[in-house]
Amino acid sequence: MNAPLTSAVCPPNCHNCRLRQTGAFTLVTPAQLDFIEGFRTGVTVVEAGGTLVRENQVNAKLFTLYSGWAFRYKTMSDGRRQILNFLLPGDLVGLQQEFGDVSTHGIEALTDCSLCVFQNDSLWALFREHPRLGYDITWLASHEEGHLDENLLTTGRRNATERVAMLLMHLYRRMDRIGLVEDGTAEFPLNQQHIADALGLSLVHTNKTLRRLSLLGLHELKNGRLRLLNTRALSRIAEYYDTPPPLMPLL
Amino acid sequence: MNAPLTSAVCPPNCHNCRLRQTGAFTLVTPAQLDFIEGFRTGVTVVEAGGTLVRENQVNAKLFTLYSGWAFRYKTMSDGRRQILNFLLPGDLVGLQQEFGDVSTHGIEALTDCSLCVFQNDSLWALFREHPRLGYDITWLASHEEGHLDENLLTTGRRNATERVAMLLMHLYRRMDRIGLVEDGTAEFPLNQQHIADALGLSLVHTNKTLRRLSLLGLHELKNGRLRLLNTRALSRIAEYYDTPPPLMPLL
DNA sequence: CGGACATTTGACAAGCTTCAAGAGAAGTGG
DNA sequence: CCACTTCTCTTGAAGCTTGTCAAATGTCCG
Repeated sequence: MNAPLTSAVCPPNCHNCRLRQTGAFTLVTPAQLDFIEGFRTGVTVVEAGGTLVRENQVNAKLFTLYSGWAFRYKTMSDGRRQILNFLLPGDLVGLQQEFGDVSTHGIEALTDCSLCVFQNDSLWALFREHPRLGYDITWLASHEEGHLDENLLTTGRRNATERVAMLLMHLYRRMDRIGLVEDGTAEFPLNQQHIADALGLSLVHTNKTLRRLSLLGLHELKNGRLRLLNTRALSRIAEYYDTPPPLMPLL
Repeated sequence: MNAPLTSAVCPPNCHNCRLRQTGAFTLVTPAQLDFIEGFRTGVTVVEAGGTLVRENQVNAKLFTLYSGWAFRYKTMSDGRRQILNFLLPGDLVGLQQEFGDVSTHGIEALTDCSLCVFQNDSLWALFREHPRLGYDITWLASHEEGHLDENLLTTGRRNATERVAMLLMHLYRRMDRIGLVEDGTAEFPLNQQHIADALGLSLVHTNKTLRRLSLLGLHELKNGRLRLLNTRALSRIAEYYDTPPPLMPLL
């Protein structure tokens, strides 16, 4: 019940959507908003630790994360897990399944989540009737691909210190962008195992690396909230200079 | 001049497109084909080693790779390079730039390439006038995201042997899918440095790992062509069971 | 033949993983 | 209210995978 927005449940009609009121998203016409509201079949709540999509699930839905954190992941048979990316409020999820690619990734709630679930099998109708929204969806897919590119550079070429610095910067900036930073701190519901699995590191080494950065005074992680104490140093270490994107589309 | 298709230059009109005749791509209506042809501004040829898109380039074009191989990559200031994915004939390239995200990845030709270049700034018109094509583009973006997910699992959690096995399987299958496998071999223009950079390994370790798999009789790499000698073993090692996708859209 | 470049090998160093175990925090039930 | 459990964080030590350095061999091409 900390962050006002994060713990909120999606309102019944999109005209009252609190996400849109943050000013972080592109404007839509009333007609588009009506369509979106009709396209939405309902609201679902998943509690922390719950499963939004199972690995190999066939009939997964398309939805937008309204509040809370989740993450996409893949696992191997011996239990190794790779977190592919983190999902924050406003993120559209489930495109891959929608196109018939059997979902080979799972999605798990990191905190209590509220979702706007959309109709199955009518994505094509959306493109046909509201090309603008189709365009926006493509924007989102393309933008997420940019995040994956960055993550790939991280796991492929950055060392442990650079990886951790990168992750802290990345998540903080994303939270900031959608107005979820308060008093210089952002909610940070990941535990060290999540961080390790996102960065391709072991739990122990992740701990030691986090510790080192913290002792160097670069960040502070306390009470489930993250504060960046030396943004310059962090971005230099990570070599991560993200151009803060303009307004994002929101479905 | 080996593979008949790979070295071919894109014909002046899309109705004679040899890619479409492979049967690997979804059918389009004559009207759509006309639009595509009008949307295309020209054909460009880039020779092996040349640059299709520079890192940080602002005005990069949208295009489809008609023939040849290329790869997307990112580099760090000290020269570390991560190859994000490989581009094969039929792949659409440049969506990220199109949406204003400054391109933070470069694209380089691995072999001589022939490209169909599309109009700048008219992607929105495409979505508006031919929603079906917009839908297809989103399919492509989503599909590519699936590849990136798999690569992320590779660099994050697979060991060297698994990584190499994964890459060989992945590229062979993609070539097979678009009809570029002949006599059980596929063109394979990567050198070991490319493989290393794609897998997040060092050159030396990549060499030793490749050597081991080859001595085990799992594959053969000769004259720039790849033959898989034990597909079962390779996919078991990599734990990579790709569901061969249906027809792909082609722009 | 000479030069540039890719591949191959060995030896050594290092970063990261694994193993093991203790400390702290938070929730549960008597 | 306190023992007990469980989970997360923390730390040390040892081992292994992978990276780095160096050099030889092979290959292609002018």
